Amino acid sequence: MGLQLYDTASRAVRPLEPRTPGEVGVYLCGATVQGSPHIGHLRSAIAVDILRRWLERNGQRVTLIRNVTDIDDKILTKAGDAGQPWWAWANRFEREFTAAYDALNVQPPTYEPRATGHITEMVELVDRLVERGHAYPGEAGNVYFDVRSYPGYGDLTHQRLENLGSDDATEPPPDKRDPLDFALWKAPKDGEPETAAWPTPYGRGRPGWHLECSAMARKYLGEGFDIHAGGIDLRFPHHENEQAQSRAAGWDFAGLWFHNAWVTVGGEKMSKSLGNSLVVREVLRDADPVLLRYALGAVHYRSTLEFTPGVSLVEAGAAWERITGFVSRAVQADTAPDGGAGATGPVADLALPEAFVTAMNDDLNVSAALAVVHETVRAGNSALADGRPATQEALAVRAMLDVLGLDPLAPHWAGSGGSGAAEQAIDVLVRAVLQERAEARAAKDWARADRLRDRLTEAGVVVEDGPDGARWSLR
RNA sequence: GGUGGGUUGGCCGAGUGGCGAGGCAGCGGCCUGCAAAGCCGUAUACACGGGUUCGAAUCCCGUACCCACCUCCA
Repeated sequence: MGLQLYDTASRAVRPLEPRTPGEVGVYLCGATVQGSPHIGHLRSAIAVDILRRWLERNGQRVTLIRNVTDIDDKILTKAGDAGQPWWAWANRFEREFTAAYDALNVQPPTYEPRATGHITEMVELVDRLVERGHAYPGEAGNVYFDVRSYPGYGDLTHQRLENLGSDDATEPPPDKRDPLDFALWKAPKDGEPETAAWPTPYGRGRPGWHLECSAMARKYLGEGFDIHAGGIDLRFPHHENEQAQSRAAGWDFAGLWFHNAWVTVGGEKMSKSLGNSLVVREVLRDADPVLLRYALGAVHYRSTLEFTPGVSLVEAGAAWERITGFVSRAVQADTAPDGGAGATGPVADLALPEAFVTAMNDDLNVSAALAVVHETVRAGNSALADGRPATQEALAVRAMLDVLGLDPLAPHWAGSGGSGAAEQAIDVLVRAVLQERAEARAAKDWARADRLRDRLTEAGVVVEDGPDGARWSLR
């Protein structure tokens, strides 16, 4: 396929050439489940979801591994502060992440390994690094990666050792040979629970932050794989360290590094310390999940996405209404003929507009791809305005949106659109009012007609008059 | 200090040498009993200063400002 992606390591857009033709292995750094997911986490998930859908749409078999880091310093600290077992804390937020992914129609990964389920693999990797002279035990329980033993350290982020860690005021641990060395394995600190330590040849302890990704990527994707994805803030030190570990162990690692930019609020990166985090659960309290997906997915993944509460979702809503309004009108316009599924038919195998394909192949240029969607919507609306069917346009629009996880008629989103018993009941009642209004209009009793429409508007029902009578929809 | 990204019209946001992506908001028109939706048309732009070029938002040099990573971070 003709997909080109930007690669952080080579700082260039390169054609994706899977190691095994037709199969793409993707490793995505998932959540450290220390707290509730915010919309930045979801942006990353959506960017990779779109990548995955586009690969699959082009006939690639994708193995997507998205890890869960369920043991780390912060989990232990926060759980301790809350007086809860660390594993209960981690699991609670893992479930929140899963719920958020599901709500936004992020397809589940092929497998979702947890760090704590791969202690054996991690210890094996530590052994291997010690044997090869790239790691050394410190005080009982600590094992460090020897940065100076691996000449490729800094390759991913193009940093030189002498420039790293210059203004770090904190004292490095006394058992480190070099301040830049990082922990592969950590001895328990005072007060840490027994359950958070595992026996190893180096003493009891728990994994350092980077180790799990190297171990799990190798286990599930092999000694080399196609794409490693994650937020751009993970480049250093996390990804640099992962790569150093794996390569120093004698394995290959990621062929291409896919990093998404972050979400900003008020021009600054969302973070807990700034107090500007937008927690998914709260955003969805009064927003349709599809609009959040649209807002987070409509911007190129490498561009900073400025999210303005009260604006971003409203703008997404306007665009979404334009699109869904067209699709539903097109569906209504083609219900009569020859029994086929028409505009509601399956879209997974339909040919996509060339401009859309070109845009997606160009490093997933979603903004340009959406321009094609909107142009197609306009063409379809013009057809409908001329009394012609717009079935082809509607199918094309749905097929394109499907790639973005946004087909309005997909089962995931269609649920909110009118098949439930409640919607049926509302439909009957609204139609009754519309019937009265039609009679009033026929009698040119405009005051009465407008009164009926106003009542529906107050109830959140939008009325649109057309040549075949009035349609209604919920605002 | 080291490394990287950015500055496009009222707003969001593509575009990396030559017909002003797209959306939202605005204005004019069509349609409508009036609306809504839709359609047609339309204005406003490339941080600043130089340079290269027949031609630059796009390339080069410089300047300013913003953001991020180098400590946990999607």
